[in-house]
Amino acid sequence: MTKTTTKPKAAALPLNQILAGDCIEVMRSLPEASVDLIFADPPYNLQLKGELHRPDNSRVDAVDDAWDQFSSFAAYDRFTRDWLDAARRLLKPNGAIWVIGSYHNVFRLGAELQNQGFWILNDVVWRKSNPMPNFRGKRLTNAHETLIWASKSEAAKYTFNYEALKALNEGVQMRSDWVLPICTGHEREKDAAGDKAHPTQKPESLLHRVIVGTTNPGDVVLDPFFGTGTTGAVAKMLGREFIGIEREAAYREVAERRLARVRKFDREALEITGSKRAEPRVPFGQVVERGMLRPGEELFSIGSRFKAKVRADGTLVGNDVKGSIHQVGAHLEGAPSCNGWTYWHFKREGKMIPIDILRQQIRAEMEADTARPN
Amino acid sequence: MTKTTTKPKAAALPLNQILAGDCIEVMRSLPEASVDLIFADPPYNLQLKGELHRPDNSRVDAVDDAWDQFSSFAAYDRFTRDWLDAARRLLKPNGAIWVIGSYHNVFRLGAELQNQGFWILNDVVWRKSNPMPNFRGKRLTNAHETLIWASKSEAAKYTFNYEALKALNEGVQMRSDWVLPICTGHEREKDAAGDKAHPTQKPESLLHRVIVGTTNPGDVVLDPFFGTGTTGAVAKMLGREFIGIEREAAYREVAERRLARVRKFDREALEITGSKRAEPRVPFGQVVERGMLRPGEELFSIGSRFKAKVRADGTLVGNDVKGSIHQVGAHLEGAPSCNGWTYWHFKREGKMIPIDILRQQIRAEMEADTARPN
DNA sequence: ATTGTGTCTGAATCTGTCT
DNA sequence: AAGACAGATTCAGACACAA
Repeated sequence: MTKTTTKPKAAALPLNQILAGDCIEVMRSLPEASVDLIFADPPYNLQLKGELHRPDNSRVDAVDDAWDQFSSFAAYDRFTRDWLDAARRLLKPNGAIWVIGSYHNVFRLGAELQNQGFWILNDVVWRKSNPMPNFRGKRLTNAHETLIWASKSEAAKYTFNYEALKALNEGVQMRSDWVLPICTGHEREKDAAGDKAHPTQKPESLLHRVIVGTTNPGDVVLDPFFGTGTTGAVAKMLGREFIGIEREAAYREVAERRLARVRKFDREALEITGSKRAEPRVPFGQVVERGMLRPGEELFSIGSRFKAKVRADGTLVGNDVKGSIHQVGAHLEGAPSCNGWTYWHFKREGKMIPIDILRQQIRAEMEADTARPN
Repeated sequence: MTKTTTKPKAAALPLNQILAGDCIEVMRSLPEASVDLIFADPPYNLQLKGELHRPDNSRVDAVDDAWDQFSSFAAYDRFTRDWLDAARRLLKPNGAIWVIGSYHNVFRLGAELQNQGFWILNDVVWRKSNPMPNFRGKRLTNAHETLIWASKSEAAKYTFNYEALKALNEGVQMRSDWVLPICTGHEREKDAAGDKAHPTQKPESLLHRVIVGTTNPGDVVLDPFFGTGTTGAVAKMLGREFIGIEREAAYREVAERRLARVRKFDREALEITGSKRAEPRVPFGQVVERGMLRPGEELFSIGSRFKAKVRADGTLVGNDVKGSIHQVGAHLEGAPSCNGWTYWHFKREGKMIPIDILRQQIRAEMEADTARPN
């Protein structure tokens, strides 16, 4: 039983660290299915092992030029395939990935995501409120970048904090276009000479929205192209664990300094608006058992178009239909489904009150019970 | 020298017609290097599973047409490769192409464009002001679609009417994100039963911006997925030649009827500005783009002493003067300046209405947009 | 005539849990 | 693995009609 295996030994998960080296090799050394979210801002097209560099200024003819383009795209596609494959291995079955790119590379990224079986959930447009103009007036101002959000598979139960994002958006659901300023001013990390430390540092507001919206506190967030560590900084603030991978020592140093400065927000600040789905399920039968409604009592639909009688087992009967509060409501309305809790009302002192009030009372009691240390 | 060739005989270019048949076959029968611009809205390959209901239990009328069904990514890629290849052959060396898609297909479109040697100039985001919400709260509201603008080759001298688009945008460079409403109301073509004639009809404002910005009057614009003929209708209004290809007889009939109604704008209205513009807040061009005023329509000064005509790029022409609503007003009055918004009026049912009314409408919409920090 | 209210609809990969 | 069933879930705009 102590037979050695050929499988490379998986290291323990190195949380809240910046790992040095090529991200593909490093990711292959980490334990599989251990990460909740990956955020990746890969290089656009250049700086890849020299293969992608164009001959400097040499005007090649059209045929050679097309061939050169093809070889460049092929090399970039190979690189994309390899790092995405290594990233995929690290994701938990219900994990998800965000990638960001511009028109130079994002179509190759998106196609390869689909080829590997990732399931695209949204493409998101980061609309820059202050983009660089097109100086020569030969094209449109390139005022946005594209993010792709994808789960590991079509069947994955990905994390999506719908209510939190809705709250961030003043009560209407968050759209796929996000207007955010680019990273400038004191948020922009500087090197020793006072110049920008990294050419493409992303704004923390962008990562904030990604991490609040698609992870839970305590989740592990990995960034294979860590740069100056925006992903790690925001993850730390928000009470998530991070893993960074970065090849360049200079960037790692900047990121280390930055992360040392970051403080986690208060626990209260990290609480977000939860979804109703997360609340404990209350069987309608409990309402009857507790005497909040008596068997034989009449319930009324919205608008009082229909009536039904409560039975002792927590089912309803009305118009020859018997079944759950949901089933009877759906049948009477001729609808595919119905939320009986909001559909049915009872009468007290001449007023119609939705039965959901009773469920809320029960839930409040349940909470009071569990809050008390026993 | 009269040897017969195996090459299929190239027909003459059939201008301002809707050609019936499969777009790949039809395109292969047309003479090569004969088209200035291609606008293509190919099937998106949506992969919808069951039915979807709104929270009020009404059913969403989804795109489930046979023409949108593909068995696999490989099949879709093959289709994309073939029609893009046929389209590429038709383009003049300095021609360009626009394609539009959603996250389901646009990454494959973009990658194949690059593979074939097209040179991407911009990706453009159409931000819908009124998208369908996400009814189940499981994802972000899918509030945009993506267009890709590419020239036939890196070396191509593509058409870009920088100043016209700048004028449409009230004097600042046109950006890569365009906020436009979806096609509804009277603009939406209906079938005999009064239902939408086509599930994915695009708004004319979108084509207006594409055609004004990247073609010249007299250019040939081809649409291989013609549908209800939005591309042809806008091309005709703007004094461009069009070629439509459509497989479905029902769509062709709708498009024929529609095109018969369309009138070309005046020649003056089609001239675009070649000079710099001024700055206020709501671009008058938006009034034109959105169809609130039509190019060629006459505006009247206070007291009706002067008249001027609206042009397609949101400038005016009157008494040999061309320029913004403010500039033309100032010139006619011999005044140092003029608020064109209150100076100019349009006629509706015999009444004179200041164009500022239209600005207020747009502002109301913009406020609805920006009131929410999304 | 104007304003307010209710209805309808739009390129959508739209549920979770227990048996 | 498939089926049963609870029950959660919507924004903007056009239009018809009422007050």
